[in-house]
Amino acid sequence: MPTPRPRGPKAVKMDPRTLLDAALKVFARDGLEGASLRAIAREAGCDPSLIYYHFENKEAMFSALLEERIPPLVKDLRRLADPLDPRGTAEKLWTAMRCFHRHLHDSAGFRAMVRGQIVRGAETIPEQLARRLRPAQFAVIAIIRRGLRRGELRPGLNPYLVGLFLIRMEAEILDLVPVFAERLSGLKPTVAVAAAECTWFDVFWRGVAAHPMEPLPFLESL
Amino acid sequence: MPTPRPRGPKAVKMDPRTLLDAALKVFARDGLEGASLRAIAREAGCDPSLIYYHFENKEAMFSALLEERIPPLVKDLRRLADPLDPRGTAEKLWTAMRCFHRHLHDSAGFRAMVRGQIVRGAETIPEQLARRLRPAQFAVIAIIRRGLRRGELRPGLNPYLVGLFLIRMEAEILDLVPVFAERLSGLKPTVAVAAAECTWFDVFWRGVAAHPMEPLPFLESL
DNA sequence: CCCATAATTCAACAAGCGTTGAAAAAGGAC
DNA sequence: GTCCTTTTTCAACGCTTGTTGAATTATGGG
Repeated sequence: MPTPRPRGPKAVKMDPRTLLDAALKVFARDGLEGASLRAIAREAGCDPSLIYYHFENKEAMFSALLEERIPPLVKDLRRLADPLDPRGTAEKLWTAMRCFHRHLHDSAGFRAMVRGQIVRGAETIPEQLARRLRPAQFAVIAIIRRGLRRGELRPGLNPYLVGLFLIRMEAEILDLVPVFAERLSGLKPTVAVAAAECTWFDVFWRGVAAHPMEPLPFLESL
Repeated sequence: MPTPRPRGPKAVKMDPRTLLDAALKVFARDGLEGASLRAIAREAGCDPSLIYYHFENKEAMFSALLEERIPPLVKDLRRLADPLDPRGTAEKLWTAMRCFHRHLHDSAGFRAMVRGQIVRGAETIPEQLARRLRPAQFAVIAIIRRGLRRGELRPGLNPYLVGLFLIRMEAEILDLVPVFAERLSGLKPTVAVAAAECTWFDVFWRGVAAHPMEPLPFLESL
């Protein structure tokens, strides 16, 4: 019984970015498995087939989403990894973690993609994502290598694994802590996430630093 | 063109456990999203509808799978958390981590469930799983609390978060390290996972221990 | 030997998905 | 005013999924 909607151009044309925004909203609300083209179209207030006017197919749409969201993250991390940036390794790694927070916290669906979850109609997205995220991974590893050279990190640590620990735990915190926060501690999700990140970085840094007892002045405000 | 198979009972009747084993095999090979009833039936060499003779529906089948796999894990962890077990906190936490390894390493699909991934026809499974895994979580937390009381862990640490760090990173290692192992290090997956676990526990323990420099004799064989 | 029951397959259903081709309407060009 | 292009919706297709009811056959009891 859906009353038919008039065809033809609307007063305000549909911008592809509006569709991407709708997709992100559905991602955040219903996760990756809820992000069907019909759901995205409903969120954007249009017909599913309109998506095919603006994008080649679902995969291309998701690709455009990656194109929109990943380069800023990579840019931030590259700047951080620049050897000319004089900050210490602890502060750089903390900032790298917060970078991931900034770029991933608003979309569980995005994190599910990062995790490699497969979606019908967008099967090659996990591979694409891994490829495009590699520069981000390399930037983190570069920071860690520099920390090893400068003697700020314990010798013998595998930079790849250290980077994996730092970043994947950040993603886990963003996924899990908001769910349990209110039940366990009565804290607001954002506060609980911030507290968990501080605890995690504290544990992480003591675990990898060559001199873990030296104070971390950049963390004092917390 | 599929030549019809004879109906009626076979020489060897189908055991529900055989179906569960087939489901686990599909989980390990194709992950959670590949585990359709048709795929499981194909693996077990029977018709999908036979599953409905032995289980009420897909959800009940997955439930039975949890019933089969979770209690042994919980039992192991409860024994470990028993205050009468005199081992130190470091060894207990290492053993707890290895418990999760033992019970989860063979099934990426199972880990995806633990992660809360949703599956059509088994929508309530993540909630069930979380509920049934809670005793495991509590056991780990109990170990950590004891460690805090005995002064083996740094005071002020949140036991819930510390447990989360230890266990979720183990799951991440099982998910990610095998994929990258051969490309990055040329190591066999099992060896790479073992090495990553050692590195992780080393970092973790230095991060949470009150006296991280004391040697860990139980780790010396590695 | 007959019959009830247990175990199995088959064919079909409805729902959801990504996708496509055609129809409709608005806006600008001439 | 007419026509062409752009933007939009609609209806349908083919596929996969969980699920069901009927048909079929082997087995064991009386």
